[in-house]
Amino acid sequence: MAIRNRGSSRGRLTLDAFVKFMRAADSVRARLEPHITRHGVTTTQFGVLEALHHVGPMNHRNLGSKLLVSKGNVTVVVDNLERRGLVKRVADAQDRRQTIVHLTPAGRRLIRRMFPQQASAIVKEFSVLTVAELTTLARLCRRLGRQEGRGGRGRGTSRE
Amino acid sequence: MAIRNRGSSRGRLTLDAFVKFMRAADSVRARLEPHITRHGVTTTQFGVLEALHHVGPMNHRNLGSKLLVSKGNVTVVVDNLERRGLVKRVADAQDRRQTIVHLTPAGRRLIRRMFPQQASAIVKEFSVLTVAELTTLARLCRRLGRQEGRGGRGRGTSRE
DNA sequence: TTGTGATAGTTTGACATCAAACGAATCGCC
DNA sequence: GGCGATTCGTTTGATGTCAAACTATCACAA
Repeated sequence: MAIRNRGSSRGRLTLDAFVKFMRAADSVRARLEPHITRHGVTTTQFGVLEALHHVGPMNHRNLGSKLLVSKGNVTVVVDNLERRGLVKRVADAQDRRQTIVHLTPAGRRLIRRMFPQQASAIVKEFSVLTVAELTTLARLCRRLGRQEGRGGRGRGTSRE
Repeated sequence: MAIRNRGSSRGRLTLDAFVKFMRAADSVRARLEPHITRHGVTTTQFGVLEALHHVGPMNHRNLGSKLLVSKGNVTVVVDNLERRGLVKRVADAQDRRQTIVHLTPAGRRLIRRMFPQQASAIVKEFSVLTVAELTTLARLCRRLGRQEGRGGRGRGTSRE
């Protein structure tokens, strides 16, 4: 409670904005999730499929930095996708430390079907904001996210 | 890519805002996390301690709705906190289905020490925004979060 | 050539998380 | 009072998540 009052108005406004910000993010994520899971894949798995679809085959390291997750995590998620037959691992002949992850035909079909649905769900989710508000939100979030100094965007959260 | 262009400008703005919004939330969360974990508790455990500190002893159900997590999850988190001696379960004599979770003295000491630090870390995190911007952000997030229609705030994401 | 250091991926152990199934207790209503 | 419906918490099984330890491979230098 000492802190509650410290910084007076600014402090109170900040904590209020923080709570609403985090709640909104969780809330939007939660409402979007069913659009993904009803296809039988998790949100993270969808992220992998989408990255492979839009960027092309890549190794675990790149996948991890796209999704901002650790490499150990990538192993697990790719395992699960491979077991479902949606991606396949291909050993790299040049550098045998590397494994390149590819979409299978089934994986490609799935992501092609899912992506448009997900995009339109997002548009619908944000339809409560005007164009001006969308722009403002993006600008403020960019500032909040970039924040160098500690754990900026660059290193992707020290995931590694 | 079909979708990329659909809805033209509005669609592009929306997807851009969406990505920045989600990234910013993840980023802020990730930068705040070390302030919590260095005390030897996880973010969720901190949430439980904070709720118990500010609201008082409560049962699993209320804890779950405060934190927006499922009741099965509450069981696990309270288990871990109890094992660390930070909370204790007390059987409710009136309604023997219920278990009331209380802070132990150690738990109370810990949350009293952590909370101010966390609050000031949040203030620092948001110091890149002006007061007017904080207010705007809070307003937009409230609209985004409230979103009735599907999975509003009321049910806490169907966690149950 | 060898060996030292960096890099890629996997494994391990701990925690979080959900949905669904389950057992115990309570409530509603006749 | 008694029985079906509901509520509470736990358990189970699957997934995600991290950090740290480990294995294999590569790069480069002495």
